[in-house]
Amino acid sequence: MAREKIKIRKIDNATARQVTFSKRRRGLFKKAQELAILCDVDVGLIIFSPSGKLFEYASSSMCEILHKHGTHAEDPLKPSQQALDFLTGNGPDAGLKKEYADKMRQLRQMRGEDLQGLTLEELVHLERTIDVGLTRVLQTKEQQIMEQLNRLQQKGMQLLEDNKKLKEKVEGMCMTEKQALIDHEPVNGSHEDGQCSSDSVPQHCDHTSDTSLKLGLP
Amino acid sequence: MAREKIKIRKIDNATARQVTFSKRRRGLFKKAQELAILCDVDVGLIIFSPSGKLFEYASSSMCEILHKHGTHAEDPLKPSQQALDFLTGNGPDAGLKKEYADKMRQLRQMRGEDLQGLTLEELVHLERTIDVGLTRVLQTKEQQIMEQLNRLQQKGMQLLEDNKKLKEKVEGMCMTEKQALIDHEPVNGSHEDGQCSSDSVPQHCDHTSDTSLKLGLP
DNA sequence: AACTATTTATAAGA
DNA sequence: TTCTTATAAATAGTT
Repeated sequence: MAREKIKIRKIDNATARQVTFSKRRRGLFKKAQELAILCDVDVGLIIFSPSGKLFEYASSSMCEILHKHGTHAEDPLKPSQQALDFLTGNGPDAGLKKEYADKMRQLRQMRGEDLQGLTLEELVHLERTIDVGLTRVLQTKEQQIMEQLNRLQQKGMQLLEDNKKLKEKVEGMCMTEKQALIDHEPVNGSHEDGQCSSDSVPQHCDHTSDTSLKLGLP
Repeated sequence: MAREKIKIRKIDNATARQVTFSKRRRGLFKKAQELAILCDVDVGLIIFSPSGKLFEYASSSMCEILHKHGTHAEDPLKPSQQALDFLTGNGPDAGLKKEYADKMRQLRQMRGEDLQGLTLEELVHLERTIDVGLTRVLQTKEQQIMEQLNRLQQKGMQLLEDNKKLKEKVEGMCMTEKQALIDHEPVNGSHEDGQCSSDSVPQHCDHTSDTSLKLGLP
């Protein structure tokens, strides 16, 4: 928004990206604060840099805002303006509208909303349906966790093997060097134990391995 | 920042404040998204209007950001950046279909179907959503049960009272009958204790009450 | 970090 | 709410 217009996509140059981050972060914080003051609203802003550093602004206290957010009924079900137009519009297909509305109601009810009109029987049925769904989700989650664990275990085995080979390689190099020293200085004497100790295990030497040990847990 | 410079303090006029809130909120969201994309950072923005309405933006998922904030010493996970790319608009018709299909998928997934394509992260989020829904259903069910219990209790009280009145009435009738007998047979004698004992409580005599004792339990 | 040519955001009005 | 427009603010590239 200055000398030249830029496209909104990740800035390639790391330095430029860092500079822009610093500048825009300040701007964003300022805007957030202005909004909070001008309009008398509660604003919370959280930014995590790729390095994991946290920047945050809160008009009141972040704790309070997060709590309010936690207790607030999350509404990702809010239909788009388009869907609202569709529902309120006078399209010829009333059946589709009804079906859509019905599905929306089911979805909301599974999320625990719009329950007041239900009978006890309907609530019990809904509970069973949700329970079944939750069980399946838990099973699938557990399955995925097991898969990730297995993958990690295999990666770990691979790393161990790599380590072993590297260790042998280094040992071999030590032997060669030792031999070279012996060849170069063929005088027999107390030349035991060179700079290379076979007991020192080289660790974290393999930077070519792109093994990811991250478990995608929240 | 336009026609006139304004001081950053609460806007007195409620209408103007609402308008400014709407405008600046959009601006702030846009800036937040730009920062997230340009600098490849995770951004979460939460706004509570005075009426308690929630507005939020998250470059990845609010759940993830809040969790990272809560455990602010974690390894930065790979952020699924393309989650909220609402700037890349679709065709109007295609968008609606996409939304509908998306809602259907959500519904199926809450019922434990179509889970195979989900990441572990998505599964965890789904689990939380379902869990919240289940909790609410259980709360509502319990509330209804309590209401039914209360109603039954009141009906029971009513019945007890009815019973008492009936008992008194019957007693009165007994007295009247007794008196009638005395009147009819004015001879003084051992006519203590007639067929009517005040100790026998008439139970289940009121068939006019439509009290339903059924509890809609499975 | 400071500078400045531009772009962007937006206050007020319609 | 949306559009317009004059003006304030933000900021990309440069120093």
